[in-house]
Amino acid sequence: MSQEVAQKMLSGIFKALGHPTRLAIVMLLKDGELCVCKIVEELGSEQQSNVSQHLAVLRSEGLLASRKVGLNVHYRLRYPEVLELVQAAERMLLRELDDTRKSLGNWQERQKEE
Amino acid sequence: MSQEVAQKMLSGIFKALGHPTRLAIVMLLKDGELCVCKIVEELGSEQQSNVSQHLAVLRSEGLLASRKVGLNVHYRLRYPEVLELVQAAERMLLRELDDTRKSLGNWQERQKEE
DNA sequence: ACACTATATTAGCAAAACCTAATTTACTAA
DNA sequence: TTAGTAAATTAGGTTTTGCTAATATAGTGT
Repeated sequence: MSQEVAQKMLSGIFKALGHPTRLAIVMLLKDGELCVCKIVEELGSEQQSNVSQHLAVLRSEGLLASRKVGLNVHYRLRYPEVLELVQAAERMLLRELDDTRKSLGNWQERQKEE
Repeated sequence: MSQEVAQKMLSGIFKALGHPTRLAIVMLLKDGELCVCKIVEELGSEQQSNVSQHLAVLRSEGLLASRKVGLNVHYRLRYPEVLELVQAAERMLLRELDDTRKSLGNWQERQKEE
């Protein structure tokens, strides 16, 4: 497999996780599958159709699988390994936060700068 | 720190890595710092100004640091932990590839579908 | 001061992502 | 068949990304 394609696939994984709602979905599924209705409910402020679209992105990137259960559709992590990824990112973030004393200040600055 | 903000920071990390060129840059820096000119050269097909912009994204997300060295600017990974993140993603991808027999076929299908 | 080099920044445009509201699909139950 | 429910899809408009080409900045050497 070409290096290029591999890199595109890999960055595709990151891209899929690169949205707060999608990341939240993945984290919600850490203990097992949930139906869409439950996910929508947990997310609280997201519309059903929006959630559905985010789920589609995650599925199309191969991160989620789904199955019908009666009236509902249940989604689950296709590879629990994805949680290690998230944990690695959390570790990095923690390091970043207490390492430099930026805590929140600098980060929020950076966001405003644009 | 609010859950929301934390999730936004976390997804920001993924988003920064969610582009093939930026991911390539991070991987290029795995063994230590490199000057921009070297990075541009290694990437081969990217324009200098484009690379510069991608570097700015990575820096603004806190993933890279830089320092001046004579005429050049050297970039480095700010937290080597980021490599663990990338490795975790690679593991997941490998699993995905040989687990399902999709190998490349399905992935490329998914790309076209849109 | 002038020219040269490495990098950053800007402007402008095209493509992609995201969101909402509306509609459709696929089931189930009466 | 009709009504009801969960989820997916579509249409649309807005915002964000990503790219190129051009220009600016900062530093070096003469």
